[in-house]
Amino acid sequence: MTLQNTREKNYPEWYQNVISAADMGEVSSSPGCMVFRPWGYGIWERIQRALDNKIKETGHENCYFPIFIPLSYFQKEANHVEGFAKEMAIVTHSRLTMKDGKLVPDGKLEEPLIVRPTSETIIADSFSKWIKSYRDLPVMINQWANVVRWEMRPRLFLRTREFLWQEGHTAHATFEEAEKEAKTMLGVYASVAQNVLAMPVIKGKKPEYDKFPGAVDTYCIEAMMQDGRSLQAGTSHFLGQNFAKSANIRFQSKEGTQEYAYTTSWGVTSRLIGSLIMTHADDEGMVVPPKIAPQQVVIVPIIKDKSTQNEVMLYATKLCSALSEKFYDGEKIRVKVDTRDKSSVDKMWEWTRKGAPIVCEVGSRDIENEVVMVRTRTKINTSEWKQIIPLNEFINLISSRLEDLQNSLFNVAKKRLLDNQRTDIKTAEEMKDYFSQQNSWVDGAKGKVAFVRGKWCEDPATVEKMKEMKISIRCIPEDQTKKEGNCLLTNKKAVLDVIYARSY
RNA sequence: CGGAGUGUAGCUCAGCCUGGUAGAGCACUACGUUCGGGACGUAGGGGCCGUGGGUUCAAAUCCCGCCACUCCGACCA
Repeated sequence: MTLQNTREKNYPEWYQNVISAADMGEVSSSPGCMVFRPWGYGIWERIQRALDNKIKETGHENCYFPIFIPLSYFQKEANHVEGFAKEMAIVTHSRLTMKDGKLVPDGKLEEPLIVRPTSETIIADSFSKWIKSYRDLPVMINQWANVVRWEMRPRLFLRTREFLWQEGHTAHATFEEAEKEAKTMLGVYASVAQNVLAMPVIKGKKPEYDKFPGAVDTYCIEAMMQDGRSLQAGTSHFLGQNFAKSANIRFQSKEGTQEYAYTTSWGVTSRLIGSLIMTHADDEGMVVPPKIAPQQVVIVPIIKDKSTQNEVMLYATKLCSALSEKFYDGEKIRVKVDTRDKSSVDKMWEWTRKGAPIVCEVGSRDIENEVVMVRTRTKINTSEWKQIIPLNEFINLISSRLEDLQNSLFNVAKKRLLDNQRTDIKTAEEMKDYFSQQNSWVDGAKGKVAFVRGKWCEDPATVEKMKEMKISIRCIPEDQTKKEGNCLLTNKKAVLDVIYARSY
């Protein structure tokens, strides 16, 4: 049986159904916020670990800055103020007092504090103290933190008032070095997305009008969701000297002159969990790629009658410890026996909805034959879904089985991206026609509305046209053809290739 | 912050028009039979009907205020 809503029937509700059916998260009673339940947070922890390793391998160190940023800091960088002037949480008082039987804010602060929406300003302030000489450069740090943006219309994992992220901040002596850093980190994001999350992405740059406030260049990775919409999965900014000038990050060069540093910042958020759902989940529930599954293998004992219970539990435990000695992706396999006092059928479907990659069932039948019944999450609707496999063979091949799963998830998503990326649309008229269609799910029949790769003339007036069509330029992809064609919005001659799509 | 809608059990909702002691399904608890593609029987627990006021002998139900949430816009990792 499938979820209440399928992707075809009602895509947005299907998304909610997956989250609750998989016990990943829920809407909190605190307005606009969400609860990460253990299965959802466990996935986040796995993403964190994979990314954190890469961040350290590329020469960065973790540290931590305050959650409160004085209001005046935001006014230092003019463009930054412009872009971030609106939705924020602002602390204006320092205590509560009792008044007419009610608690009311009291102790008004002289200067309001902003709950960080991002930390460029406060980190730049520290950088200005740390950096005096060219010998102090580069500074390369990262922090794992929560941030707050006062969103009006929350969606679980995709847009909530508080979310989790990592933000890297670096300062360099030269333009070239800083620009290279921004690109390197975009590469790290692309690699984690593709190799760990099994989510293919398009690497590129944001158009001028959509850059991070205060940035010289904003790079991004964009992924295609199963409804054909695009989701920004990571972003990396080359900030030039903008923040260095506003925060006075200066150093003395080898030649003895005073120079402003060049800075970068880059981040990915817990939104990645939303993108995972919309990349891999199906009508039965969540599908978690093995590399980030909190449990990669779950063993469900089948107890038909109490007299065999001990025997079956022993067999299950033995299988569990044999599997947990095996390695996948450089770590011991995460496996457990589900010993809860519930019916085994319920357990099996619960783990299916959660998207555990492999669920094994063991009962007295299997003990006699030295076998195990293996169910592979991604093959749920095929005859290969359940297989009876000799115990030793299963144990010995568990790593390659997980690897196959990881790869097949990537391949399916990659095919979706390629199948639904149109390159044959050549005129503004065709473009308008194409995006006037609606669809909820792009798998299956071709010709559904998703991505269009085509020309853009860079005229600022095109922004309005895109708004009318409810699309945007997702990115200017790295691989440019450099051939001339017609802008898909104005029909004017243009060289730049861009990705047009609806977005989250 | 604009436009629309909804508030009744943990969840999904019925009851409201036409006022008269609070309902269903799922979930939960106990016992039994079950358990390998989403079990069944029996018994049970659980609600200040969003909130404040008004009308009335009597309000989930009628009237007024407020609050919250959801959806559509603006904003957005």
